[in-house]
Amino acid sequence: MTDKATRRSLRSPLRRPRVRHNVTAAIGADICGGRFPPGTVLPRESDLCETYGVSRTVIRESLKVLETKGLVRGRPRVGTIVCDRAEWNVLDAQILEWMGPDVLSAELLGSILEARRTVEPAAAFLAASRATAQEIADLERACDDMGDAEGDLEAFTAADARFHETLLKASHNKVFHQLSSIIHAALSYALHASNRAAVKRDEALDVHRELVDALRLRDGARAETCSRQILDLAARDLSRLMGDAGGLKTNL
Amino acid sequence: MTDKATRRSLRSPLRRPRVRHNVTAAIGADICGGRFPPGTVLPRESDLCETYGVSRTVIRESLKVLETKGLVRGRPRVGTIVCDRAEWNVLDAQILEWMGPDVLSAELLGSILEARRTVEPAAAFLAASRATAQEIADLERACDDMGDAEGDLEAFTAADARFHETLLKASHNKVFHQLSSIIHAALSYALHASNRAAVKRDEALDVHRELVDALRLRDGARAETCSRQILDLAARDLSRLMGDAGGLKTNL
DNA sequence: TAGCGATTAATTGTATGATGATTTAGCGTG
DNA sequence: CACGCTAAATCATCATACAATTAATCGCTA
Repeated sequence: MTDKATRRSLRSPLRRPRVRHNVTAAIGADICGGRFPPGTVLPRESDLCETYGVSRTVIRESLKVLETKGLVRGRPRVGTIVCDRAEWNVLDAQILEWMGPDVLSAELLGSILEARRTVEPAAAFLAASRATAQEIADLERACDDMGDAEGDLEAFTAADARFHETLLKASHNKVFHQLSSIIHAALSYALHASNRAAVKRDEALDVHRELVDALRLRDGARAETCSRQILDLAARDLSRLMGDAGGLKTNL
Repeated sequence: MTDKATRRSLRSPLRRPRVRHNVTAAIGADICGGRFPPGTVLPRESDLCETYGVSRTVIRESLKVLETKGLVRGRPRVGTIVCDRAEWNVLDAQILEWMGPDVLSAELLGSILEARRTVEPAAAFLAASRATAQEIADLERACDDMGDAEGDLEAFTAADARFHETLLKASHNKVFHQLSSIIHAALSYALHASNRAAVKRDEALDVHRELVDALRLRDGARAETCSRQILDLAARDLSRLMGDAGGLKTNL
């Protein structure tokens, strides 16, 4: 008893034994990674129990979670079927994470970039008239962190993500705010793929700072323009990274 | 025991297998409807079992579903806490449905309208170069149904929703396509609230048809303009319905 | 009495097995 | 060959028990 608890608390890197969470992630990653292509029915629940070494309770709850994400669809007697990719909730942060940089299709990346070029300038415009002082301070801090990151590409990307997430939040539009997840995905892809391609971050950082200035002056038009510039740079980097395969439409 | 089962099978307007689905909807509606305000911990699972007359398995699976939607957050020993509204996934169709026209806050409606005015014109522009013949035909059919609906406001709204959903789909942008849910919410609210306010539907229908024409001619700019006009009309109706309370920003 | 550490108790998390419900598949019959 | 029926496989739900986690309580010490 006591020693058991003691042992657990000692080996505590897994101090949160969230079994279900891990199983959900495992199955989700298996699906998003292509090991269970759309249309296939995945093994029956009792088999999944053995595969992942957990009880049926956990398997079921995990499948229900995946079902709400649009990944699978369960029907009595026939099993749980992997839905078509079109039905996946690609706005879900976890799904994007499970897909990972290797699986993110060029089509989806293009969609994300297009969406960002549509939404972020509008959000920047709105933020100019609605951002709180705290939010502007957060944005500035993100810029500082981006500058301090210098060599650390990961830290730079994290700060960059925080910047864009805060910007969407500062628009005080609940719908825009929900789109933060796709920015994480886009940036994590860029981070993964651009390890050796030293993109010009200084230039981007300057525009970020200019955007914050515009917000401080409540200059919506200028903030909007800055946002467009940032995304132009992102688009350039992305198309370079992908070798302009996939025929990315850079119009709009 | 046995009588319980008998009672269940007898009272079976719910003879469809979806017990869990109903429980999920019930709890979700209770939360979205304000009966469990954010911050409160809802009853413990065993109590919920009695309340809804189902087993703990069903309760748990329902709670896990609600958790993935960002409505609640469960922690061991303490219970499941209702998350702040900011964490709710307001892009989820079911949540919007559970909130219902009466609970949809002016803020959220404003956010949705803003988002539509940002996204839909862009989607229309893209659709002009990407829509398939089938999608254009679907759009035209939706227009016809809107015309045929004449008096039936519900049918008109359904066709209208189909139009805008198809338009987003025709943009062939996966992110935009996922935003269909918010359109349903916006239109269902308008449907609910505008029972007596006879909005001018003919005018809107003409613009819808013009948009389809623009798509057929691959005229992106014109399609974009039409989309803006449609949303201007929608914004006018909405602000009239809400008596311009909430201070809807109609800029942008 | 105030502060603090260990114990306890209550609730969620997981496991197990059984039963009912539903759909697919196979079979038999006209 | 078509059609309906039986039957088996699998999910859906239930019931129960145990483990893990943490808030709350009790008791000890200064």
